[in-house]
Amino acid sequence: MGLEEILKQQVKAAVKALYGIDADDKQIQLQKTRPEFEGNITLVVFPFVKLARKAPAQVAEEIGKAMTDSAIVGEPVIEKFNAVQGFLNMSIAPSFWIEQLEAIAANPQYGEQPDRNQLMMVEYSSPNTNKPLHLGHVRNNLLGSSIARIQEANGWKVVKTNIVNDRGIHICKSMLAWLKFGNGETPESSGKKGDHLIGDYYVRFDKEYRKQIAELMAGGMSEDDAKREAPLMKEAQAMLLKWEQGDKEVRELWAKMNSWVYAGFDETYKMMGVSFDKIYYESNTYLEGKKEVERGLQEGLFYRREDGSVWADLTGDGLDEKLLLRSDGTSVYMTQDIGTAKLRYQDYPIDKMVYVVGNEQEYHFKVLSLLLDKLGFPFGKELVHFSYGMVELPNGKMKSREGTVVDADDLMEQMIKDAKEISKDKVNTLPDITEAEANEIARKVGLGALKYFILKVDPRKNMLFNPEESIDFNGNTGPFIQYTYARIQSVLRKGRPTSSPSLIGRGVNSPDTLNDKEVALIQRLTDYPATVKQAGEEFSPAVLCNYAYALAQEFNSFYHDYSILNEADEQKKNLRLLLSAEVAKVLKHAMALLGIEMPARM
RNA sequence: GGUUCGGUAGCUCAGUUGGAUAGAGCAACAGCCUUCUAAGCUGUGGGUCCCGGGUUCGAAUCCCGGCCGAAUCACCA
Repeated sequence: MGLEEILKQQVKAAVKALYGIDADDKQIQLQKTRPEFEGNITLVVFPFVKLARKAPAQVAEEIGKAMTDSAIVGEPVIEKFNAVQGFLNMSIAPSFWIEQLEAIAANPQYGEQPDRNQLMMVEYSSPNTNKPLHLGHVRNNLLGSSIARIQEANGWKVVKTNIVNDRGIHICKSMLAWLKFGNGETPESSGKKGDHLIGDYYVRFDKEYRKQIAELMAGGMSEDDAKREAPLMKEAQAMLLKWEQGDKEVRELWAKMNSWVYAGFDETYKMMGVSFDKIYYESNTYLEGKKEVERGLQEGLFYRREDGSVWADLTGDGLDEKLLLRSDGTSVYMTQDIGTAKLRYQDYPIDKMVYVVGNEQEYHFKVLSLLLDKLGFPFGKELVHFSYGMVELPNGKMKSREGTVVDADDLMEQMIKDAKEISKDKVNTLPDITEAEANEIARKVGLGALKYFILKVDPRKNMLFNPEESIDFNGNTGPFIQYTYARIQSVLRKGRPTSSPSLIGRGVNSPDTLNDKEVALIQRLTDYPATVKQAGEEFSPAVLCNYAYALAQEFNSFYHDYSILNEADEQKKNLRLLLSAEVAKVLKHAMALLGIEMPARM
């Protein structure tokens, strides 16, 4: 049983004995004692003050006394206490802390919840195949894969899925521009990564398209009309129609260009360290979606306008009317998402479906949820849109078409380069290091810095990235935590406990056995399972970042103040070695949930 | 305009179901490597928690009203 549960029970017994109060869990507020006071855990006694009809300080004093009285609480876990106003600061007995540490050491899966035998599908990444991945996608991928790992640690079976947006008007734009301006360029001929090559033509399309709009407007046309009437746009739309009709040439071109993009994406995913269990392609799911829309039309759920387009009227649900099929019969984003959802539930016994998609699409998912529900799918109402915030640049949002993006490949490469550069400046550069190992460390550290930088901010909030300022390697960063880990590994290479963990605590239970920093570390370690749980419930990798940072910081402080290997007292030395090893274990586990690798040296 | 989300130190961000004098990092300044890795440790300065009301023993946190910012309301995805 964890410390909190034990304390809660004892508090219950205490207030029952003192005041006849049957306290519920909500009234028992335990928090970490602030450093300026003595103690480890603090009980807020205000909730009992009214019922006890006494002054807060007196109530705190009385509860404190009861908590140390074995006649009331059974075996007390607190050895002393002090009362400050309405706060009861309690000190836990060292023997209890040592038992906790031993229990942690004995559990290789420490922090993980038991299997709950339920399946969660997590959709993330979901790229368009008309451009390379940028920083916005990086946030999506890192959040998605981290959340998948976190939910696994919380006992879910997780299927990671990716719905590749491989068809649609945006792809046609790249294809068209390539046909018109490409001169047969291929990844081989140009040496460009496939996704980058295609992205260049997407940008090119937009450039030429704007030119045409400007010309038409100069000729006296309104902007809206010009956008519609521009020949390039008409050609792209015609191409999409041909694609849906299965035109051989268009399909072949499409397949070829997509294959270039996939090769490029695979490299990026690999470098980023993300993967999927099942990939869906919209080119395979949109027909299913169309079928469902047709069915809805027949059942009178949707309606057709004079021009042939199909709509859902959601005004009764407080939303607008939503297009489901264009007048030319081609499908839209929503159509495909309906089909994809249906197929997924056919393929897997999904208990919970989570879409990791930016908050700019909140409306879309509200509509999707409603539409699925109207179509009679029981999972419509259940879907979870994990809506995360945008990555903004100092001058606003990233726009692929306008070329104001931070490219994912470039960014990762730069981070690794920076990590390499920084390591060269270090005083303690590892003397016997090979070039290969140095590169491997730089990769872990560079990517660790990037991932932590992104994951440490609350996923729901927009975040700012300034390309002018390089991402830090000092302070509250991934490398800080990696460094702490590497230090511990270095110590452990030089010394191991000379007795088994279960024996370490024996006979060292005198009050001075544990110093403040050791207690703080053990206490922090005992928080870990609750932290993993919280990260899962809140879908927040940031919770784990904060935890890992606090743990690493406390370890560094301990490391600075106390010697481990040179400690003369064998018992204490063993205890510190064990404590260090457990800190390293938990740091590694937490960072693994974030997708951050730990170097054994750095 | 409707809806949703946000506003905390110069900058980037934490801040549990309301709890003690609001915290980190970066940047600035001052210290600490003959001792287990200085990507570290210690200290100093830095705040109208957007504004105004309300709820109560207690509000950055909850409620109401403003102000500011973002997203969205497409035959884009």
